Amino acid sequence: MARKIDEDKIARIKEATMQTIVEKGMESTTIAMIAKNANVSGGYLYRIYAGKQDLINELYHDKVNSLYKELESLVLLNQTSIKPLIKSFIKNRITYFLNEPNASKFFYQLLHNENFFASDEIKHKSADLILKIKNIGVASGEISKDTTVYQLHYHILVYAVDYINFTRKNIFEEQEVTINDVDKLTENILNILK
Amino acid sequence: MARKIDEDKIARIKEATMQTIVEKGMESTTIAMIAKNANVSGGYLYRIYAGKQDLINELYHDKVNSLYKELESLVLLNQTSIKPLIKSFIKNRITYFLNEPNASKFFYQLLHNENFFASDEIKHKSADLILKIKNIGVASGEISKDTTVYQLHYHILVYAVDYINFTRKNIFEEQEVTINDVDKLTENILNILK
DNA sequence: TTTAAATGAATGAATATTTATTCATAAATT
DNA sequence: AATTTATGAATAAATATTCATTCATTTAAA
Repeated sequence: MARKIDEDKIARIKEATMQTIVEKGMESTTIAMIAKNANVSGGYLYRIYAGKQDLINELYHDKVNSLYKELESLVLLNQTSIKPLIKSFIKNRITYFLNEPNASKFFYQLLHNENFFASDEIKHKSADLILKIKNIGVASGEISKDTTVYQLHYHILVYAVDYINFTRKNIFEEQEVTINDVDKLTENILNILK
Repeated sequence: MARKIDEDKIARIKEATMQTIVEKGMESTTIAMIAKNANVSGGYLYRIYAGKQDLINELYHDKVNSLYKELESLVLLNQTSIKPLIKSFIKNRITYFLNEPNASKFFYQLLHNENFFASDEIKHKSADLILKIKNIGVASGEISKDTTVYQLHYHILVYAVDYINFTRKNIFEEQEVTINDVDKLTENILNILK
């Protein structure tokens, strides 16, 4: 046996990647910067990831998967009304943003980047979940049956994430988003889908 | 006199820049790609722009400026109600998206990119416009006086642009956005701000 | 209980590759 | 012919990736 893998290094690389990309932007982020911020040698990354793209991809897909898992369990828990489902989902997004701003903004940036797209598996899952939510909402009278899948997809999965994270170009100095926004955002979505 | 500048070349460079970035993403777009797609020599760009960043910057700021000019004149035209103002603004965004998808998506991508941010001048203009709109809306009863500037800014300037352009990861094959969405989007915004 | 050999982790300087930028030259226009 | 536009191969600069080497830990023979 030889020495053990320092698991903390991997965690540090992940955190440094997200932080650097959020601070400097994708284009300006280099492997050298990430390694430096993670306090890890330049070549270490390549022991774990095939390269820069691979590293970012994995972080992104991890997050996408966990998001869908979360939504899946929320659907299972709320079979008669979409309001608690949406409210919980938004509450989690705001909590995540407040607790892990780098991870939250990292995901938000990739969501709007051409180079990162969902796998076919995720697309299927997503379509499936959206339809399940639609059925629940239509049955309970919370969603108009004319609401399109695109409208549903955007307003359930994207709208709140966008609203919460759109702070970079902030014109006003105040703290923009707090946990108090959960109710208002939930109400907005329910109004739109009605 | 010597030969004339081929103005068309500059237009081609602009179009190729937007198209390439929309298709390949910022990180993967190179000067060589842009020049090739524009049918222009590699070095030609540098006769007009100081470099890649300068080129992209100029395109972005042109668009931001024209957007604010448009909104400014809409505010002047609608001093008693915000509904027609918002409706016109959204109609223009959808028309733009349908007629010039590359330009529309290019702008949308930069809007969500850390490396591009509004100048102080634009920030001031923006703050000023948002407050003017708020005053009109509060006076007419269309906007609750509790609505924050952040809410106003996001829902007037970002929400519709995002909704319209969020098509890349499309799960369903259909054409997502059409001119028929103007009314629904307007109604959504007015409901949220009320 | 030492000691040393084996193993895999980790490093970072060297290399390869990619990509922006320059500039000597050619082409077009007056 | 004079002048400016335009080219694209050459160059410079930046950055990703490799890999020979070092280091830490474990195992087991002496």
